Amino acid sequence: MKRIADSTVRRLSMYLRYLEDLDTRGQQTASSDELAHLCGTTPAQVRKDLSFFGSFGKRGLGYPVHELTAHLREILGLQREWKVIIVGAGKIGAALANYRGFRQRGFTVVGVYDHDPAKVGKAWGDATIRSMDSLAQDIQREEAPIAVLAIPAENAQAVVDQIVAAGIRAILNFAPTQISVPPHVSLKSVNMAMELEGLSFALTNAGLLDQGAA
Amino acid sequence: MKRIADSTVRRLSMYLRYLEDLDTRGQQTASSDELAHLCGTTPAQVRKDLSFFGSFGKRGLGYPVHELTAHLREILGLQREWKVIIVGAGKIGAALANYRGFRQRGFTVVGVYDHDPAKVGKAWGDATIRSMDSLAQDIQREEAPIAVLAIPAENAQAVVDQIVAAGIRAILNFAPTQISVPPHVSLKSVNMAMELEGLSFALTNAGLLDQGAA
DNA sequence: CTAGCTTTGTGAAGATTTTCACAAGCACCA
DNA sequence: TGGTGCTTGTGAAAATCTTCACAAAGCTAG
Repeated sequence: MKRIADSTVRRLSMYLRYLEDLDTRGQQTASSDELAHLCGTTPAQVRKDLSFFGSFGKRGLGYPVHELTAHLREILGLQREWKVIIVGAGKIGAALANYRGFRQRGFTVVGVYDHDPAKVGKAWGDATIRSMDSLAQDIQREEAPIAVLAIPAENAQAVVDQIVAAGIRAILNFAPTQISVPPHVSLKSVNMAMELEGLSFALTNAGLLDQGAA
Repeated sequence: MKRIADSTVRRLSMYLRYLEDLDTRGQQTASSDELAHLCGTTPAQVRKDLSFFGSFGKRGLGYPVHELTAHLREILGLQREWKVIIVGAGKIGAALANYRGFRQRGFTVVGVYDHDPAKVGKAWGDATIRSMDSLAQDIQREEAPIAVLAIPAENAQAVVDQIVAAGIRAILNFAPTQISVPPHVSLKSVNMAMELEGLSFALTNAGLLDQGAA
């Protein structure tokens, strides 16, 4: 099987979101053109993306919304529940622990962990904050495959090494630093400062042609 | 001037982060090889990225750390202060308002806004939560060019239209929905559920070759 | 001053991703 | 049953991004 590009997976995820909307509203079929318009891409792109995984559409008609939704869920591995642990009970950790979008998609937070003894034991939504000491065994006991890292950059790599050793298989990293993992562990990083810097660049370089800011 | 790829800008941002570290530690020069290693890319990529903007290095020696740091700051438009407003005083808004990384990089939060009358007036870090009604005039008075959107998907496009009309020039969107802006406004979206789904996909498709999870 | 070692800057090659364009397939209608 | 209109699926072309490979340039030592 050919390798699937990261950008493709991202778009599949977006298609799924909008297909679910259409499905809820009872729409039977959707054309690549309609999906493309909703998702801000092109019809050809939609068709190419989907065609990696099979022929889901009917020519002349479009794609069956409900059926394609199910197919995409399966492709993305969302037909099951994923157990997730959150490491770091700061503001970002709080936002993530409460995020409805996760649960809606089948991601269940089974534990929140923090270094700080003052926070350990406090209830937080459904979960109670636990000590980092129990992190490794909890990963193994719960068989949680995914960890979300919401801790400062300094400790990040050390914590990663720890949870990788405990058997974690995927990490979503919010710490603003490069971290490295063995090849069998998947890693995605989100860096908010970096995103803002991208905007700063865009503003600065449009500004040269446009009107210089004060 | 040739168009700069988004991925290039992202890497520049990363180079800057690590160069600052090196600079703090007093290191004089850094080779493309060293930078690449720190940032998880290749030496050729580093050189190519930098060469878009000029010749900053010395052959046989590498790049002068302090000088290149300054160049990158200028390229990214970080030599000035950027005023930022945050729309949405939920958990995500809270995390962003408190995020040190923003201020460190020259992004100053000049206002936090929320729809909910119960929240309006409360102090939040340095800022006080204000009503959405004052949003438009505040953008104009403060000349804040950047908005961070941390609100539910439903209202997102409406709020965007509002702040675009008020003269915002860049938006960092955390609402899990596609939004559209006129061409003179820059837009970046961060979607945490989508990132997790990317991990789910990776796990699912590695799992077929590896050992299926329970 | 020259030889030797190192590292940049960059055209060209290679790889990947997106767009184009059109034949093939399906539904509907008369 | 055959014609018409629409939309998919997909090779091929175009565009974009990354890697390669090497000449040019600087530094050090003798």
